[in-house]
Amino acid sequence: MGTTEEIVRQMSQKGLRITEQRRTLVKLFDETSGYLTPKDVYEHMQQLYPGLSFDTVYRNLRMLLDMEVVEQVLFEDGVKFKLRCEEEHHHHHMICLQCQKTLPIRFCPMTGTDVPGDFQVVKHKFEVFGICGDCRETEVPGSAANEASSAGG
Amino acid sequence: MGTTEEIVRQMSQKGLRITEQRRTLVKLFDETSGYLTPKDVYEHMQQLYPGLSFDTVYRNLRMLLDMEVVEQVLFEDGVKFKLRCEEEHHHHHMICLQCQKTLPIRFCPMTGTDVPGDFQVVKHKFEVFGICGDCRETEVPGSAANEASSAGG
DNA sequence: GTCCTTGCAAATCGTTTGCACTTAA
DNA sequence: TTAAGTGCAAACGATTTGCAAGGAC
Repeated sequence: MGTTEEIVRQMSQKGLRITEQRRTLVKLFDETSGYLTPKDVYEHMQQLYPGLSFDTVYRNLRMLLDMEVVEQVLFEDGVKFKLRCEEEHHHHHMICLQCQKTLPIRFCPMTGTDVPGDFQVVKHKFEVFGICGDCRETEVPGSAANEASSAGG
Repeated sequence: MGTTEEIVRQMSQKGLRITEQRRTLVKLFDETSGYLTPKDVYEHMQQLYPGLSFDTVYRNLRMLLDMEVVEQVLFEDGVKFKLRCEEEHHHHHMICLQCQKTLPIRFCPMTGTDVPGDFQVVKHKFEVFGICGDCRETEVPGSAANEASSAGG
């Protein structure tokens, strides 16, 4: 998407040092449309940096999280990360259970929800899980339903 | 609520044995309106059964989960359990960040969501987090906002 | 040269397992 | 009696920490 360099610049400005690993990590997120587990990240990076250790991955993920470059989502099978949406306006997501790609949902359910006057809303979560068009084309019948039961609620 | 005995009967029917601990565990959930972490459960039970071990708590929680007596929810600060809603009809929840009590939301956002034709919806999640009326009354100003940022998204 | 970043090893946290002992039915 | 439940200790996977060496600026 080309935001890699912009993010790297941001890091620089914060006084953080730009190592090759960090640049690669940012690029990885920049080029990935879906969610990545720390393990995914580790496995990808390890091919390029054989000496890589897991704690460095965790440290850098946390750094990107603190910088609000990536966002963290809890799935039933673990924590996952993806680049933060550039889209400014408040929105929600449809998440593909197969490739974990996300599609924006502009509709916000809070408009239609009847909240009791004495309940002070702090935040809300609305997520739709399913199989995206691309994945349905290449799908092996039956496999999707199985996957589905082990991911997000 | 008085469902304790009914659940115990169910367990009996499945061939499970009714130990004092299990009865107490069921009663604990029956009497709790909010969510409980395994640690919460352990700490409560340990007062009555000093020799209690954590693995027994986990084993019995899983048993109640398998029996569909309790449901499990992932929060940012860990897994939590509560008695399953008796309400049959599909619904969602408003969850108090302070006492973790839940209020039902009958409105389902899926009716208003525009799903692309090629996206096959498998499941969805809609949760509202905030401070309930009871907690707002006894609230120390400022503390609620802090709590909020560390729980569900 | 300074201070941040890394890898390593070890610690920690939440959860699960194997095993021998106990107990509900 | 006997299969299921328990506590204990140990294993486990995910994540975090302290520390000394390496690297960005």
